Amino acid sequence: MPAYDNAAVANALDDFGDLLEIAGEDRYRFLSYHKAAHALRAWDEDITSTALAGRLTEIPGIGAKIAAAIEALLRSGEFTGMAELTARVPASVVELIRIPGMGPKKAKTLFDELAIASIDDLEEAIAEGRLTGLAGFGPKTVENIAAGIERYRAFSGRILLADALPLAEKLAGELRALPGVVDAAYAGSIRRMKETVGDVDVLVATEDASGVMTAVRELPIVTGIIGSGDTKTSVMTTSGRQADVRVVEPACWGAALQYFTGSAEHNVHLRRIAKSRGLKVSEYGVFRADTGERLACATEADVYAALGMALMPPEVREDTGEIALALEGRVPDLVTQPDIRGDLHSHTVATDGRSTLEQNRARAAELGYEYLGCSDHAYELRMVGGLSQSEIEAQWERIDELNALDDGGPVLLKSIELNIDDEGGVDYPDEFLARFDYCIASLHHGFNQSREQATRRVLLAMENPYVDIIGHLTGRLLGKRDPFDLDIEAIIEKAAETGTALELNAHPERLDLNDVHLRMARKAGVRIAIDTDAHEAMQFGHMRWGIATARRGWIASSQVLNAQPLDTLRSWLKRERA
DNA sequence: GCCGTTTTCGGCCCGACTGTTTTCAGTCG
Repeated sequence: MPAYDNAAVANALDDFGDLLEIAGEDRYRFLSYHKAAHALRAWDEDITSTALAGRLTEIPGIGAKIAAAIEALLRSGEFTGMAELTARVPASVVELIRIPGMGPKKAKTLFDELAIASIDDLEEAIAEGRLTGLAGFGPKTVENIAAGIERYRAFSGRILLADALPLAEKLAGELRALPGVVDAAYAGSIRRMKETVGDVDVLVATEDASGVMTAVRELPIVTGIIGSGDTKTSVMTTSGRQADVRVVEPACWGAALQYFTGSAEHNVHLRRIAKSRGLKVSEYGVFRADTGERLACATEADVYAALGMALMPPEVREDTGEIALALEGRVPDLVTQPDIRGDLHSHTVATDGRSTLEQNRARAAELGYEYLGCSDHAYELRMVGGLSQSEIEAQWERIDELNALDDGGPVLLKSIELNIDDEGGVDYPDEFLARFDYCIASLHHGFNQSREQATRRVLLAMENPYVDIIGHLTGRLLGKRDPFDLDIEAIIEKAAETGTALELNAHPERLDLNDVHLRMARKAGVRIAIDTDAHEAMQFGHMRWGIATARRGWIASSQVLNAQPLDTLRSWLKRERA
């Protein structure tokens, strides 16, 4: 059976939906495929397990027909109806609608009239002037499409949250300083703390909409205008990213902030519920549908209250169950930065770190940490100078000296980042492992191994009574390296069974476990260590991204290893329990 | 194609901006 994970099946559903739309099929038919894709991305169980158990239709938005199509895909790699559909519209046409400004209608016209089936085809046709005279393709539209292709080619990748957030803060700051501006804030996926973001959304409260729109177009960081109207301006910035700026009346800041924070799916769900109650929701507030009377708009809490819901944190607004909870007046209990009592994964100059043990300790003290795990690389990672047993013993001597200081600093914990070999073994014999306070074990090689092989390595490592935490499980580097192909569900099950914690690596390129995996771990009761894996003292600040991702995964502090006092933390370790 | 505290049939979220077929369709978020 070909290995399809939830994301791969969801992508297939989205592509199929896009093709249906281009083929001119009924709007609600193709929307249902996108809806199913969204639900699947949030489904906290492996799709293959769900399918084998015959429970696909338990996923909201998946009925008999889509369930059958998914089963066929899992069984044979062939999506039901795909062959017929691609006979009408080649699959490659889907890439046309990825160009900003191009939608399904234009793509269909281009294919029907000029047999254009790819971006390369389109570029060639524009260069040869073959779009001239085509209905709906005036000179301005052709110009915009050409510019859209360039933008798509140059900036199709999303950027890391850690890179986007400073841009959003800078933009909001510049807007806040404009005359007549009451407030400005970033919204969208940045406010929801998604690991990567496509563009930057900033909201401005002002009575002088046109004045602000003019000022936005003239900001120093703006390099080009994509569109600009009475209340909305889209610009390209010096960083090469698109920014959308919306102006709203100060009195209705809450409704606008709620609306532009999204997610789109969250908002659609809200509006559906509103409609069923005779209400209407938009960026201008909550209204009675019959009289048009405005019921709420000043704050986000007012908006949700008017819909009978509790205010929920932006990180969970993804339509993955938070709305049902909010209707009961509840919100998920989420870990916060002040809950964090220490960091369990850090490196020093002894291996590939750039700060000393003392510098790390000083930074951890500034952060008010109770403890700090010193976990340099183990012997087998030779290329970064993995430590021999005697080198580790030397580090322990220094740790003992620092721990003897009576300066209110954090307790340094003796740890190590072990390498999981091809047989699931680690770098040192058990009797040496027993002398650490705790051990982390990570995959560092074999990225091309099969799912079975790589999964087996992790499962075996978790059975080691001295392995307390699995580090950066999938090994992904966002935008740079694909994750290991792993059976995450089996690993989470084994983690629960063996009492092994899983790391949420807070490095902005890793954020691994991701939000979906965290939801699975939460359900299974697996403990999570939110670690920065700092390679220099300044990187302890990465904890922020780890907390944000944990919150997106609905993780409470009660499930987080390093949100516990030291004695509780110790009692959670395998070696203590044995 | 999915779904049910109005419904097993008839619905399915809302508004801004752009270009053009010049009164509105297409695209976007």
